[in-house]
Amino acid sequence: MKLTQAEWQIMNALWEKHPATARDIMTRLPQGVKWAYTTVKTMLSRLVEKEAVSEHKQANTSIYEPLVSQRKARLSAFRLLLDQSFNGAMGPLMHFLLQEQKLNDKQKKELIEILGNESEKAGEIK
Amino acid sequence: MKLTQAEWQIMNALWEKHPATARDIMTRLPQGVKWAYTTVKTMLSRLVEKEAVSEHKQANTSIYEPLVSQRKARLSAFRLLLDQSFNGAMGPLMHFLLQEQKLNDKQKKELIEILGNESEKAGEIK
DNA sequence: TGGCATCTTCGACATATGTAGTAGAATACT
DNA sequence: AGTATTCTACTACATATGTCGAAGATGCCA
Repeated sequence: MKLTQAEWQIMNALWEKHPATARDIMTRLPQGVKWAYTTVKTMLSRLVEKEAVSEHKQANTSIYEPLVSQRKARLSAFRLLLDQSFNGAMGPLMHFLLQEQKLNDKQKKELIEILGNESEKAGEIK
Repeated sequence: MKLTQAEWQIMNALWEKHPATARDIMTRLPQGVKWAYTTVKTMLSRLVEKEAVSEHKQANTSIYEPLVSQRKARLSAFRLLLDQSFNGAMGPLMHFLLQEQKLNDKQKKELIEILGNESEKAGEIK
């Protein structure tokens, strides 16, 4: 389930609060994103077609709900980035993150802690 | 500098070895990606237009080189993913990674080590 | 009940992306 | 030199994406 950038905007708004109407969603778009009502509707229709969102009518008005969880969506976006930009492996990404100082000290310490607790369970480098 | 998926394929091959001719690049594409020679050329032209790649002739044959570093490209791809799918913050991503067990034991330990060293250098570790 | 406010459904359109085929110029092989 | 190979420069085209506008159906308030 690959979402386009515009679709992510819609989904983000929908995950934030749902069920929701097209208008609800429109008002929850990031400030800066100023789409016409019909643009939102178009995106929603496409998402319904893709079965990423469900739609049901409540007296002439459509009520939408996510069918794809944010987790699933994030997983596929993440995997895509990994494959396309980091040789499909976590190693290069980790390296990159540290090199680029994407983590501040607090985050690093936090991460170390979480990692420490988790490191007994084996993971998967998919 | 946003690259499309197809463009990433080309760039990956180019970063791997450059300068390179279109044919060099073609042979370095991942097995599975079977593009016609002209497709590779088209992608290269577009990348040259975007100034992501430079081109110069050596007796009727074009020699290409990356103008955008892999690091820069990764940075913008990463930032895009973060903004679009993780509320633009590292926190949610870190959480996601741990939750999804994207790291195996070895990687976690490795990460802890690197983090440890980095943190000390930053003079922040408890 | 007459309208205005809202929705919905369709269609439209420009640009972006993925993928190639053609034809003619340059180069290389025999 | 003649021919086969390889390049380049263009053009083409289908699908994907981003953004609406128009017109008609419905709902709500004075």
